Amino acid sequence: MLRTHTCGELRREHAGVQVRLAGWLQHRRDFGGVLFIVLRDRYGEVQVTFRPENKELFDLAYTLRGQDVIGVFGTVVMRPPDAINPRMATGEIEVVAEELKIFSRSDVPPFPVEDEITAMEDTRLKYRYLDLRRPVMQKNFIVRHRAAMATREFLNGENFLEIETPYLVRSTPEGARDFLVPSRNFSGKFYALPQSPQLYKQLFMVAGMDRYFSLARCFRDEDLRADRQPEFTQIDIEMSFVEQDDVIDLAERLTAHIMFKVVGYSLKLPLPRMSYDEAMRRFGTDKPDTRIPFEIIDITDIVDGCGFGVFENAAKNGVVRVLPVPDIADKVSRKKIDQLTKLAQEWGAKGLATAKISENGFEGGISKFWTDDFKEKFCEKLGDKFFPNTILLFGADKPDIVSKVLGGMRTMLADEFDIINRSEHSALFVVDFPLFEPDEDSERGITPSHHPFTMPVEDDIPLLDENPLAVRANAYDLVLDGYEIAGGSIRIHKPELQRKIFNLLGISDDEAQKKFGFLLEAFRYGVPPHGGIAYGFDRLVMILAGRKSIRDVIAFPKTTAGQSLMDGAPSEVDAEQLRELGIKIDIQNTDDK
RNA sequence: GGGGUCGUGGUGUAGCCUGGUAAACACGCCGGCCUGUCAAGCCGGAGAUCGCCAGUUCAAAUCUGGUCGGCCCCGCCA
Repeated sequence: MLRTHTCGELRREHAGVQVRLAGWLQHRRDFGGVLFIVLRDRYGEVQVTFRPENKELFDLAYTLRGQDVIGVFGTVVMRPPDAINPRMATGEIEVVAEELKIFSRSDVPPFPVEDEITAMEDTRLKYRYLDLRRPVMQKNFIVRHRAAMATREFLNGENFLEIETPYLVRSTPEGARDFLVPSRNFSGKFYALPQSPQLYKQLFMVAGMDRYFSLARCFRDEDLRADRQPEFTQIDIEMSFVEQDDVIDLAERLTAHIMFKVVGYSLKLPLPRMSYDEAMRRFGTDKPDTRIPFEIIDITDIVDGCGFGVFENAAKNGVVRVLPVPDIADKVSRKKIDQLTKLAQEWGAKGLATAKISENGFEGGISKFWTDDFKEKFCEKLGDKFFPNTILLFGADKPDIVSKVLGGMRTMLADEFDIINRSEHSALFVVDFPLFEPDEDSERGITPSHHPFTMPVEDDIPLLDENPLAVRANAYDLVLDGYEIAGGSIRIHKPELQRKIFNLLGISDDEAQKKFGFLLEAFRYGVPPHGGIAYGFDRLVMILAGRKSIRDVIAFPKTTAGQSLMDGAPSEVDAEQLRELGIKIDIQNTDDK
């Protein structure tokens, strides 16, 4: 046996016990006559003392260096009262070494293997195994593991079957860009890695599995962000014989279960539900963080005759809205306003009108143009939001641009001035999404907001022909702390309706047959009403672990350019591999662009 | 595809605007001293042609252009 105890578990009651420990050497403190080392494993740290009486042992211990992997046999003893370390869980005791085995030596690591670290992220990614050796990182993966276990535990208790879906699937050109995998047996043909198991889980419903889930890896070849990786994990769920409320109810309880089991947080159920329209109007986003204590106010109806031409013009074809940001007017410099203005322009606005509220009322910025009448109405509109030291940011444009700018400012400023209470969580469902959204690139000018199998809201079906953009979807997103952590829908199970949706999207029967024929054919053999939801598992874990980047909860993540700095993927392959696949590289094509 | 930002011993930074001396500091590393430290302490030492390429110049870490890479954002992500 190489160890009898772990490093973190020894306490005063172990005094007198002989133990075998194994782990990494974390610190070495050399006093010439006595040598202390701190031995560390996943469970904690403990001090091991080497005394000079046994010269052979002492001399061997003397050669130890940081991150060497060793085994120690020794006796647990109480430390002298004045040498107790209250900051250490095992600080009351130490292990006096009697035998030492050096399992392996370590080179000097490129950065210290400890929580407080200054190394830049590319260095950490290159030596990911050392990064993962740090206790803070290990904590993230403990959270991840517990979240996965809580998911399985809950869904198992709800009668779900965990079934795996294939990773080599048929490419479907809709949605995100596929990662392709060439076929050797069928030269010139390709598998794709799944963007999600969507179609397969629907087929499980046709198969009568009734309730399915899996922790499925998904792959999307799109550009990355702090919360987006090319491969990520979903908690994928599908249920038969359900309506929207059934899925939402299940998802609420699942989310609450995970949060309680992983971080002990009690989520109040049922969660609030908010329509997409309301979310966009009040928060400028379909994933609002309701912990931010200020929101967007529409003032389109009062700007007529306000004295500021830009508002009056914008109100004719668009909207005028204001974001009052309290308590920061004294902290926002002229330069900062300029930065915000530039940002607003990047986000599509023509500019950013501002003003502030001081002890004397409206002040600065565009307030000088306003009529007294408007000031009065505006003041009334602001209600209890009218108090000094507030910055007012205005958007006057088409609704989507105003939402984007003011919604973006809201989250950005809340983050920058640290006005979010991070001990709380904000969870809600956003519902009544539009079924379609405008899309200039597509044939009919519309594209599905979710995916083409989403059921329209029953009452809106008659609108499909006359005003498709007004049709609401039977779809829902779960938003946690401003992140979309799950999304789902009730699916279409009636072939006629499905055909109609395809037609609206400009997908011909022929095309539909070619792309999704296997699904449509399956639906001819008895398909139950069904629907489901899929969680972005990594994002959920990121939030529960209190991290800002999804990379911190993925063991071996890619950089924002999609490279793995540790193993060097993607890489070139042998000519022989390509020959076998019937593939020729034509790099000139990509160079030309 | 676009915008921003960063790149200097093993690690993190300073120096760069205003070109010119041994490129400075902290941590780490190596050696010495030290029998109760806990991020031990003290003394000494090694280690960087400043991401890469080209240009300007008598002279480039410093100025210019390009390029590579990290991070953040927009587009994109049914």
